[in-house]
Formats: sequence, structure tokens, C-alpha cells
Amino acid sequence: MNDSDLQSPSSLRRALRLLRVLAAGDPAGLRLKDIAEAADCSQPTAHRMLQDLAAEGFAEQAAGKRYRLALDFYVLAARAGQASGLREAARPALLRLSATLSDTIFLLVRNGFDAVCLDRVEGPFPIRSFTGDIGGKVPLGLGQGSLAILANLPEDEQEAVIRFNIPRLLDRGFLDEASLRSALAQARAQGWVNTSTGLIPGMAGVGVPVLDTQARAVAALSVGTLAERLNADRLPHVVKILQGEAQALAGKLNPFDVALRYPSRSLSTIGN
Amino acid sequence: MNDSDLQSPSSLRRALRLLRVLAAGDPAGLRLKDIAEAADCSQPTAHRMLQDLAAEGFAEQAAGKRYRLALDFYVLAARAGQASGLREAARPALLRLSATLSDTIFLLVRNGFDAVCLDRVEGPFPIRSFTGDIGGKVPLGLGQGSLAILANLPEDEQEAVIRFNIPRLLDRGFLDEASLRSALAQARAQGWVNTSTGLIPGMAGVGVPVLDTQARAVAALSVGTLAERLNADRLPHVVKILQGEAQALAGKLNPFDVALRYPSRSLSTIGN
DNA sequence: AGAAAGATTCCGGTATATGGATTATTAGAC
DNA sequence: GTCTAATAATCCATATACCGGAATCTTTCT
Repeated sequence: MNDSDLQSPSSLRRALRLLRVLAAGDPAGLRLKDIAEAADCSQPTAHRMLQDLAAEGFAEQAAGKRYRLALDFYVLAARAGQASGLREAARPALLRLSATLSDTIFLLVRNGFDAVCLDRVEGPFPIRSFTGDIGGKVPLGLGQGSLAILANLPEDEQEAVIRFNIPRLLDRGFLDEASLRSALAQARAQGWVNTSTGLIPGMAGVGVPVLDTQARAVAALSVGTLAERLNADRLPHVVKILQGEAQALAGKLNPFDVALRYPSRSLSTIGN
Repeated sequence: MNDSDLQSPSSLRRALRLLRVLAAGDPAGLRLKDIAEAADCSQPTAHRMLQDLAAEGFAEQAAGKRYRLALDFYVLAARAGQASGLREAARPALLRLSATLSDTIFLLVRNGFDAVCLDRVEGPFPIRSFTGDIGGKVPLGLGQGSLAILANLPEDEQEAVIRFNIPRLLDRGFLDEASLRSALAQARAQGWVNTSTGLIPGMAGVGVPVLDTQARAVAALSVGTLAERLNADRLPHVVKILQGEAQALAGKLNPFDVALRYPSRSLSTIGN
């Protein structure tokens, strides 16, 4: 069930898991003993690795000897996932949208079977969303932006994702396969997704895909707001503005970059 | 002079340097051969390490076998308690400032002998800055925000930083020690830094420190704009608004968090 | 299609990571 | 403030798993 390949992972992989432990733990820092335990390695080993991590600027020791991720880690991370410069390119659009619509705007990208929130600009209204904050993940198909991406993948990939995600969607209590497929058909036909499937009570949103030159979705822009703020009067306006930005954004993207295909790593990490 | 500690760094440290190489290189990915060369290790070694990095979700192989940092890395960092929550806490202030002033706003923090750009909100005018994008570093003392931080460090630390940074500043062609010290004195006296030292032609800026409860700088907010947009009329206004946000931000910070002290890693990584 | 450059795999020698035991340090109790 | 239990750091012999040259497979360029 789990991935622990029978032969112990390389020392490097164990060290990287240490980083995961640190990332998952209290931002104020974790005690060596707990780290060693969580990472399932001896205390001296954890210590030595943490020393190395600290020496390279990835970790640091806070007061009380607690270890935590250091700034360099965040600095490097800011450079990750920048392949298409998407976040950079989209930032102005997000700000404009948020300013124009006075709502919370999300930038989502596909990653494997998930949509990941790459950036988010807060509006004045408190919002509940699936993706949550930057870095949040949802199965493709759940939520407006996520659905907009899934609806605009090449057919074979879409099929694979659907097959894989159906149980995950059911787990979260939404959408049987039939309604998912009809929602996808509608999304592709009209070019955007609204909140017709009613997901979080009182919340509503619109998602539009950002398409590459071959009309495949590489990302999505979406608005999350209160249901009452997306009435029949306002909806078309919101859709139009979103589509305009999505199109402009598509034009700015490096056409060389293609959507990430299935990640090679094992599927067992999906649960993270 | 240089660090090559005579005993070769541990394999973990070498692997972490690989990550740095990836972060520094083309976001579209680097070829194995170039990575191996940049990291100064054999091709098979680089290959093996990259495989492990990929297996743990820190790197990935894009089309053309190119290796680059993976999105999971970003996700991991985003989900981890943002370094001291500063970025989170400051985001609204940055957005407000950018909206109010119509200029580019920077959030800088101290890290060792550098100021690091933690966040940045673009204004409508194209800006050249030392820190550049998120994650960019400058020696403490170079640039308005960076100077504002240095000016408000405890005396002993400030002295250590000055001593260390003088040659680095000279390298970049700016500021002899005397003018640095006088700029620091002025900065501390008036509580903000303007562009009096004339750094990038046509550019101007204002930086104010974000102080902790002991009046030590933990960060700085700064504005970068065109020189013509910071005339005598507007300057006081900008300073006042910046200071207001900096003060409000200081109030929101967890008083438990203290400025990062000197990182334990060797000084030789400064050149990065 | 051919050739050259690059990526991946293989494998033996050896450097190096490992964890138990030891010492040093910290945190908590009184 | 002192003592004690718990955690962190260090040491060291051992065996492991890392390393890089050479061979093979793959891609990219002419």
C-alpha cells in the first residue's frame, strides 16, 4: 500500500524526507528527537543530515535547538515551478482582476492529477475554497478552475485523469462520473465554468482555462466569491473580464513550454 | 580564501548544491552535462542524485531530458509556515501600498549579510532594482530597504556586517566606508532611507525598516520608482504612508520571532 | 540517414554514512 | 538557585552504499 520500497531509500532521499518533515511541522521548529522519529532514522543520522542542511542554508536552528526550514529554502522554492514564468506573467492580471472585481482571484496549474494553486490575490470578502492558499491542491475536476483545466486537456489525458480521480472525488463527497462528464462537456462547450454544481454552500465562482497554442489547458484563472455576488446580472460581466485576461495571458506564455505530463514519481504520493 | 574545505563536502551537501544549480539555471531546465559541470561532480553522480531528487518530488525532467526544480518544491514551501509568517502578514500592506502609490513595492528581510526580497508587488512603471525578483539578494547596505535594515541592527551586528560587506560593496562600485557610515547615521536618525546616494540612474526609492519590539530591524518595506516620481512634493507623502504600514506590520508580527542571526553556513557562499 | 553528443546503466574499490555508546547541554522540577 | 531527567552533540569501528571510469543506449544535430 505505501511506497516504502523494500530496499531502503538512498541517504539522499532520506535527507529529503527530513525536509518534508520540517515543512510539515511547526514553523517554530521541531526537536531533533521528533524529527528523527518522524523520518524513521537514528538520532545521530538525523543530526548529521540537519547539520548539512543547515550548512547549505536549507535549514536552521531556532531558539531551543529546534530545527526548521531556513530562508534559502523558500528562496529556492520561489524559483521552482517557474518553467513557463506563469506566475510572474499572471501576477499583473491577478491584481487587475482583483481590483476590478473586488473578489478573490486564483491562478491554478495542472500538476499530475491535481490542480495546484500557484498564486492568489485576496479580495475584501472572506472566501472558502477547495484549493485554499497558495500551494493548495485539489483533484482535477473539483472546483471551477480545476474543472476548467480538466475540460480542456487532450482527450487521452483527460480520460486518464477522470479514471484516476473518480474515487478521489467520491471520497470528498462530490460528483458521480455522469455529472462530472456532463459538467466537462458543458465547460468545454461554453469555454468557462460556473458554480452550477453547487459545491460549498454560499460560495460561488467562475473559472476559465488558459490555453496554449494547441488549445490545451496549461492553467486556469478563477474567481471565488459569495454566491450572492454572482447573480445573473453580474455573471456575464465577470466571465468576459476573466476570459479577456486568460486570453492575454495565453499570449504572453512561452509557447515552448507544454503542460506537465504525468509525473514519473509513484502514484502513492498522491495522498500528500 | 575560498571555502573549499579540504575534505570534500558530504554527499548530501553536494546534492543540495545541485538544487541550487537548478534554481540558478534556466527555469526551462538544464542538461545533465551542464549540471554535473556546474556542480563539479561526475555525470553519473549527478544523474543518480537527480533521480533521487525527482523521486522525492524536488526535481523533475522536462521535455528534452532537461532537469528543473519541480512544482512540489514550491508547494512544500508554500504550505510550510511561511518564514515567520512575515510574507503572509505583509501581503495586504504591499497590495495597499502598490495601489495607493502606483509604484513597485518590496518586502526585504535580512539573511546573514544579505537582504533578501521576500515579496514584491509590481507597479505600472518598469523598474530596475538591485534585489530584483522575489528571492533576489543584495549585500546589506546596498539599496534603500537594505540600508534601512542595516541601519537598525544592534550595534555589534551592524559592525560585523559592515566589516564583511565593505569589500562586496566596493566590488559593486558603490560606497566607500565613510559614506556608508554617514548614510547609516542619517538613516537611523530620520527613520527612513531615500535615494540620496544615487544608485541606479533614473531610479529612486524609499525604504523604511520594520522594527521588532527591541527596535531591531527584522525587515524593510521599500518603494522603487522612477526618479521623477519622487520629487520634493511627493516624497514626504510616500515616506509617511510607508512608515504607517511598516508600523502596523510590526505590530502584527509574532513578538516571539526574532531576526535571523548569522547563519551558520560558511561565509563563502556569499558569492552566490 | 549517419555521426556526434548526451543520457543512462553497470560494476568494483573505496570512501563515507551509519547507529550504539559516550559526553555535553538543555529544560524542567522543586 | 540546584538538582535531575531528557535531549542534543560527538566519537568511532564497521559495513554499506556512494563514486566515477567504461560500456551501452538514446537523442539531437548535420
